[in-house]
Formats: sequence, structure tokens, C-alpha cells
Amino acid sequence: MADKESLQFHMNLGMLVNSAHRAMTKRFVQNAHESGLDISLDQWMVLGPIWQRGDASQKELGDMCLKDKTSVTKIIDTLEKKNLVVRVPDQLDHRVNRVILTNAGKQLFYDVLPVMEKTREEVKKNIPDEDIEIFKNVLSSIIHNLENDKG
Amino acid sequence: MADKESLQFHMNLGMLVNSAHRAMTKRFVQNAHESGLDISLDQWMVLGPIWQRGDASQKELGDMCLKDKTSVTKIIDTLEKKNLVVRVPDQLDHRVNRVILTNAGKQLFYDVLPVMEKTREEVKKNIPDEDIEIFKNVLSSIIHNLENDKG
DNA sequence: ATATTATAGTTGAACCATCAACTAATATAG
DNA sequence: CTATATTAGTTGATGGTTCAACTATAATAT
Repeated sequence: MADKESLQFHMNLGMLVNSAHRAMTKRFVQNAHESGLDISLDQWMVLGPIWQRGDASQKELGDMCLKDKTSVTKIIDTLEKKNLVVRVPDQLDHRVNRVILTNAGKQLFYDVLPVMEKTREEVKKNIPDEDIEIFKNVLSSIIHNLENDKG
Repeated sequence: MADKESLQFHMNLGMLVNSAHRAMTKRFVQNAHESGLDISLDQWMVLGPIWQRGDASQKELGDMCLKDKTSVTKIIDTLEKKNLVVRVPDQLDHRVNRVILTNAGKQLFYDVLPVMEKTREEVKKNIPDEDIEIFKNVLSSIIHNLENDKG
């Protein structure tokens, strides 16, 4: 085993964050799949705010999901292909699309909710709440430290 | 502002991890670019273990970087295109490639080291060491919780 | 009113992740 | 020794991220 040797790589902050993120994403998709649902984590992240607001512009979605406009465009593209969502041109500002859920989209949202909850519990299992709090604070600090994207 | 409203989304664990990871990646690439270096974080993550070992099979690289073989194949492809690395067939086991650094690859490795260090400092700025420790422990716990990939 | 600037969204390219299907070579079972 | 299984790596497809360049509409400045 190269365990000891590779450990120092594994303990690298960036790699830890990377693998935790990938593990969470993977588990969410697995859990959804086991419930017969076909959705990616990113699609779910976009679906949520639309449901919450009733409709949302792509700009608003990007802000809420912390995704840039290109990503939002493409996620909405695939959500639209799956008939979960439709783009409706805004009446007042002709630059913006209002994105709304179809009935299938709403149904999927409700179906995925318990999957999300289950995944959340699996992720947090055996981790003390106060550690989770610190964990979130550190994540927020990191994001804040790197905030000025155009250094 | 929809700040209050969006906050509950931002505070979602998965999204926090996601954005922190993306912010770190972005900053690393930006810092590299400002130093006139053209390398992605994933390319760097592969370069490191090759340098450390002198040579490495793609399987070993995958284990050390926590990447699957398909990803390694493609990253090595682009590293090879950039003449930073070459694949040498293993003499004993004809299934494996030994990947080694070219001189340009070694040079890049040394050039990127301080960029990595700078990025690490920017990431950790103003975060107490003991919080970083808890942060790493939580990440490890999450990874451990989700370890059995084939549930 | 016209010219400039800013904003919302799209497109295409390059890169990475994941999945499934594949080739080729080694290891193991009988 | 032969049949089977395992392992290392590749390929192609699909989805997401980032960058840069672009269109179209709206806001602002003079």
C-alpha cells in the first residue's frame, strides 16, 4: 500500500474539498436513481429556486445557485429538453426569460425532496452539529477570502 | 435584494462545498495565469505525484489524486499534448504505462510551486488553525460516510 | 434624440467527470 | 494447458464549468 505516501496528498485541503463534493454529488444521484428519478445535482439546484419563487429569470437563478450565466443557460437547456421547465419571455424586459416549472417539473421536485433529505442525513451522519457549524463557517470564510474574482 | 431569501440556499451544505471548491480552483488558475503559467488545477494534481515518485502508472495516479481512470487518461492526454509528460510502456507489465515528466514538465512543476503556496495562503487567510483542523475532519467524515460507493 | 454603456442571454471551444462498452494483457481455476 | 476472470487503459457519449465573443434590449449621459 502506498497509503502513508498518498495520505499527504489526500490531506491537501483542495483535494479533500474536491472529493467530498464529488462524493456528495454522486450519492445524491445514486439515491435519486434508486428512487427511479433521473436528475443531476445541478439540475436540482436550479429546480429548487424556481419552485420557491414560482418563476425566476436566469440571472436570478445564477445568483441563487452561485452559477454563472453560461452554466445556467445550459442547465435550463437540458431541463427544457426533459420538459421539466419552460422559458417564457418577460413582458416588460425583453432581455430576460422567466423560467417556470411544468407539471412534470413540479412533480419531480416533490419526488426528489425526500431523496435530498435522505442524502443530507447520510452526509451528516455522526458529525456533531457544532462541527457542522464550524465547517460551514470555514466554507463561508474561504468563499469570502476568494470573493473578488477579478483580482 | 433577495439576499435574505437566497441565503438559505447559500447555506446549503452541498452548495457551500461546491462554491468553495470552484472558488479555490478558479483562484489557483488565475494566480498561475498571473505568473504566466498555463495549467489547470487537475493537471497540477496529476503532475505532483509524478514528480514525487519519478514515474507513476495511470492507476497509481488515479489512486493518489482520487480520480478515476477515464479522467486520468484524458488529463495525461492533454499533458502529453503540452509536452509536459510522456507515456512509456512498462517493461514488465505490458498493460501499464509509466508516466514521466519531460524537462518542460519539471520546469513547470517548480514554477507552479509558489503559485500553489500563494493560493493556499489566500484560501486560509484569517481562518484559525483549529477551525481548519475541524474543517478537515468534517470533510474526512463526510467522505467516510459516503465511502461505500456501490450502496 | 443620439451615442455610449450596461445587462440578459446564447454560442462555441477547451477541459474535466461519469458511465458504459471496449481492447489487450495478466492472473487464476480447473 | 485452457478457460475464465481481473486489471490497465482507451473511446465515445452526455452533462457541467469557464472563457471569450457575440446579439439584442434597456439604461444613461450629454
